[in-house]
Amino acid sequence: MPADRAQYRELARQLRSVHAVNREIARCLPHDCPAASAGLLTLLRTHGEMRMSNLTELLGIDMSVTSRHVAHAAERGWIERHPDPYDGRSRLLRLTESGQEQLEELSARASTMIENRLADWPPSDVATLNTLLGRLRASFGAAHTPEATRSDTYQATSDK
Amino acid sequence: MPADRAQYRELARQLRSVHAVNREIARCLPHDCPAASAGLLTLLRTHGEMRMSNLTELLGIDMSVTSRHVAHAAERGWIERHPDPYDGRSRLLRLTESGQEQLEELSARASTMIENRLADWPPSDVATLNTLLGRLRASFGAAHTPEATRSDTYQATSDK
DNA sequence: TATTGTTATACTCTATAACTATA
DNA sequence: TATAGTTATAGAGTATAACAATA
Repeated sequence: MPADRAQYRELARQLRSVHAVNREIARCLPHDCPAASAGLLTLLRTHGEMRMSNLTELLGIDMSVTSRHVAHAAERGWIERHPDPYDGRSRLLRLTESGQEQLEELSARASTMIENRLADWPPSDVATLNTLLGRLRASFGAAHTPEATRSDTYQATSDK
Repeated sequence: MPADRAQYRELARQLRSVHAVNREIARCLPHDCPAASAGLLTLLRTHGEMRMSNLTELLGIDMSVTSRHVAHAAERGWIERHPDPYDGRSRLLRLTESGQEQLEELSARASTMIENRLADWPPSDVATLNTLLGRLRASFGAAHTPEATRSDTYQATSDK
């Protein structure tokens, strides 16, 4: 049985408020490194070398946007783009050493800030929040059934 | 004692990914009602009539931005701005009946969509996520002043 | 003088569509 | 023809600074 309608409304509100938290975190980043770059570098470190299309999927944005962010990071020497030997249309992205250092710096700043704000949280709560947010992302990322959730065509049928 | 550094880094990543979820939810909203309007209307329903400055604080954004969003909503008849009898500089904001209907529609769309995606979640997990996100916002919210307010805000909204 | 709110300007993030170059 | 990626353009969301009106 799914949860109450009221719980979902509350969740929608809570998720919106995360936006403000993210802005707060982004404020402690270096000036030439916007939040989008940080996300990009993080994914490249976690998953290793990958193609534009792959990164686009992980970021959950349009490839045109990925292209801009990647260009920004490449101009600053944080990542390298080199041709895919198996597909001349593709470009493989890889973190440079400078990019790894940059990421280290970003990560340190962000986690220090979060640590300050969440100093009185029990570690188990932080862990739980991480787990649930990961599951949330999975629940949203996977189900790309366009018709069911598109504007104007919403219904309560949750069949799969 | 606080949590691991690695947990905070993970949290930063998870919070960023909420951005994609919010975009997905926003996509099912009516065309003339951006996400910012939805947040604004929700707060006005929950907290009732309030001033610009008050709303600004709750939204966690600059008042200039609030001013724009409020103007957008006022032009569409969702909220009314009338003078504060106690302070000629202030304006009091109130949901109109049309605004309440609009909010009802938005809320139904968003929660239906979330329900579809989270159909296989146990209700207790949804509740836990709501609680932790509420606490997160509280821990970040008013803490522009360093140590003083942190423990206060932590307890203030941990229950509902 | 200080505060409430508005407006002007600029920057970030995003999507759509048109384009290129390979496949 | 179809796909990978880029670029042009437009639209939300935000912040800073200059401003008006009131306290």
